Amino acid sequence: MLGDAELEVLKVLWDRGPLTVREVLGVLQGHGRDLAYTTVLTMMTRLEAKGAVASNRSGPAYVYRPRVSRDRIRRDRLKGLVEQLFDGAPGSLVLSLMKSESFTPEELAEFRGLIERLDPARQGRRVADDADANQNGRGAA
Amino acid sequence: MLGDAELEVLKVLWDRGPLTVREVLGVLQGHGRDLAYTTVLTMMTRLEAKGAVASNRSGPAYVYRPRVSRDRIRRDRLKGLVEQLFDGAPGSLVLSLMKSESFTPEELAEFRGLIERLDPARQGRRVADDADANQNGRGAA
DNA sequence: GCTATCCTCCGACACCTGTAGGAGGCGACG
DNA sequence: CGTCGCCTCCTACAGGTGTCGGAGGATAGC
Repeated sequence: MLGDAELEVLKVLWDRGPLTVREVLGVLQGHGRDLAYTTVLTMMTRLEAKGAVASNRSGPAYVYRPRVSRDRIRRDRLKGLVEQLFDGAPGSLVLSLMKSESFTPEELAEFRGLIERLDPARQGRRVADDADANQNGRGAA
Repeated sequence: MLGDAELEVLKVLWDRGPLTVREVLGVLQGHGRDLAYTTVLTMMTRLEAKGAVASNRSGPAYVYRPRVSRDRIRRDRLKGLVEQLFDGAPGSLVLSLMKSESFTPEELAEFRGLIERLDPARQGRRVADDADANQNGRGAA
């Protein structure tokens, strides 16, 4: 649904909070991305049409803020990928990734911790459900 | 690079080996996908142009076979996702997935096995940060 | 030999996405 | 008051992808 460029803009908003078009443009240019002002404007307008960001006029220009969290997008993409390429089996994805990537000992330790926490056979404990909506959860409509 | 519909076709070829356009069409229709013959033909032609499949004439029609493996595509997509949304940190992706998905004990056991195999710090040495969780459930190769 | 089939090729078209230019509004400033 | 600068709106256009239809060649029956 969201294109690459749209996602770039959204990421800027996630990282730097509510911003105007010009500010987003500035950040993107700081990243070496050379775009016209109106291009960024178009992106942000489309993002708003898609419900991914919201805006309110504040002074001379509109200020945009995310309406979907980074976590939400991450999970959606992940889910899409799992369904599309891993037969709906998330484990398959994890295995594939683990087989092809090398992780730091710290990461592995973290996985281990997670597995312990997730495995009901290990302890009669419930799976810790997500702690969602960290930064910019939803807002009023 | 590959679109959704193109990937669907490629998946059929991965699953059922070399096939003609009509055969692929049949499989897709069996999956409830209703498409015109020429649509599938277009997909397969484009896949060939992209180097994702190869064909050779055999009798009346061309027979197509994959040129890229499912595993290759899986890894590419995974890598793209990691870079695009997880700051290039695959561990981040795994953590995100583990937090939002529930796995079977078998899968968790498999992860555990993989971790043991991947973690160099595990070989004869304790990990600093890992307090308990040492009830040996290994035996993985 | 004529026709029904099947196959491929070519072209088309709509929608989405990335990218942008020009028009027009509005406040600041000389 | 006229102009500059910034902002938004509308429009456009190219490339990619999904979806096909029709033309034209081989083939197998009738």
